[in-house]
Amino acid sequence: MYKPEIDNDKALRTSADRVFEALQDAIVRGDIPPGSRVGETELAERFGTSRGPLREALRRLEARRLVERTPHVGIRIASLGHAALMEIYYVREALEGMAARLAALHMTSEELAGLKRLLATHEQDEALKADMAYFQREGDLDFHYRVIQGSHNTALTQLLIGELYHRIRMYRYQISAYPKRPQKAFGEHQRIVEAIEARDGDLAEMLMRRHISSARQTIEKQQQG
Amino acid sequence: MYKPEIDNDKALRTSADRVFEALQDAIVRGDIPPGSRVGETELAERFGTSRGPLREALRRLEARRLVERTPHVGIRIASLGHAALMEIYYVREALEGMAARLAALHMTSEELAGLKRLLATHEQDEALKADMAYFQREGDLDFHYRVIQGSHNTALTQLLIGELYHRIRMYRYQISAYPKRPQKAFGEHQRIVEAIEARDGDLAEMLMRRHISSARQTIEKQQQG
DNA sequence: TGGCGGATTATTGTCGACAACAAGCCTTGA
DNA sequence: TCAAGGCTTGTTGTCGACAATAATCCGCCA
Repeated sequence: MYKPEIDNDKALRTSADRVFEALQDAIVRGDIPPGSRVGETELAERFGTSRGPLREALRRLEARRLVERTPHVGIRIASLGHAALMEIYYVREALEGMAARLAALHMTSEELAGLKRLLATHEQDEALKADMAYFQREGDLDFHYRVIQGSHNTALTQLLIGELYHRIRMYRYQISAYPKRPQKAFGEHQRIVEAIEARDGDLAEMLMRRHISSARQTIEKQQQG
Repeated sequence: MYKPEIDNDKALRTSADRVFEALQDAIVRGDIPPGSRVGETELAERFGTSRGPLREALRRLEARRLVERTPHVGIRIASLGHAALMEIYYVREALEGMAARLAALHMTSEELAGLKRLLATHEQDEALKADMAYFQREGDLDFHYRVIQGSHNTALTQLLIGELYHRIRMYRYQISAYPKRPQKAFGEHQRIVEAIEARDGDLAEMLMRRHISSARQTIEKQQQG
């Protein structure tokens, strides 16, 4: 059974917002089995609220493709298959390539310094071979988050972080055999930062696209083999 | 005052779905002034339903960035400024470039034939100089819709058609001086189709990106000048 | 006269109850 | 024995009412 984890952040005032975040987290972390059908009353009781706010949260999760709904029947937790993940990787390649290009143009020196510090941290982690899972799971996402935000394009950022990355993280939780290639990825990250520092938008986009494309090919190879 | 236009489609069963579509249409068409604040009770009465389904529809519109909500205060219709439109055009350039690349790989011969028929229709319209506004407004969107769907990537299609294009259409309704460049756009469309027909993904992506980029520059020039 | 504070009011947030629909089960007939 | 039909049951969809919050307005004081 999964824990609701509400009330942990009072900044979100309305109950619908709390349920939205808690439910999204539960879905992404896999606490609720993907593809399972859940009742509204059950969920409402579990999260300590009424069906009204819960339904509002469900509508938002539906828009993010984390739950699927059929009228008069109910909702089921989305399950991200292999084909759907491949589709998302093509979208990532396009969007994050553009993000890297814009980051090379618009990233501030402070943001760039922070990005280089992050890479240095990763280098130490890699040297120590300590907690490699963390590096690959969240550290990799940290790097991409920073490049995306460095684009200073809110539409792009919202689309990537607000829409796509939840599903990617859900897949990472689902598949324990998610491919990890820290050494190669670290080198690619470094070259991308170098291109951004050189303010070379063309190169930054090309390197980011190759980086994501090779990640996709690694997953594809592992799934087929 | 604007007309609700509900009950026009009985296929959508629930009231929340009907209100969602009707309200989205009213916002996109500008029937509700952008940036204006509207009350829930007022909207519920106008669309002939209760506040419950209306709030669910508002949550979905909030996820699509068509309304902005602040807790305990209310909602306001989104207004798409010049900077936000420019941001969207960079996202379009990235996503539709990828769509053109994938369309060159995956488009069926039937879809390609339909796309060529659409271009032939546009050529006639242009030759006759008949209803140029329609060509530029909806015909141009038709062309892009078909290329996007030709990618056979549902994640990409959902993001572009389900999220971004509503806002672009809203801007086209807002700004009467929206730039129109039918002759040049038509030629670019033709070259893109040729690249897709030749199954040249690299070329198709490059041409689509240049097509959207030059459209963005045209808007930018007109706005600044 | 201007600013601050409290009360008012209108709006949003939440809840429980009722209605409507769909799925499953049972019965009945061939 | 199987299929078709209706009924039952459990769920979702909808509504109205109440509570809570924030903005506004008025009065008071410096």
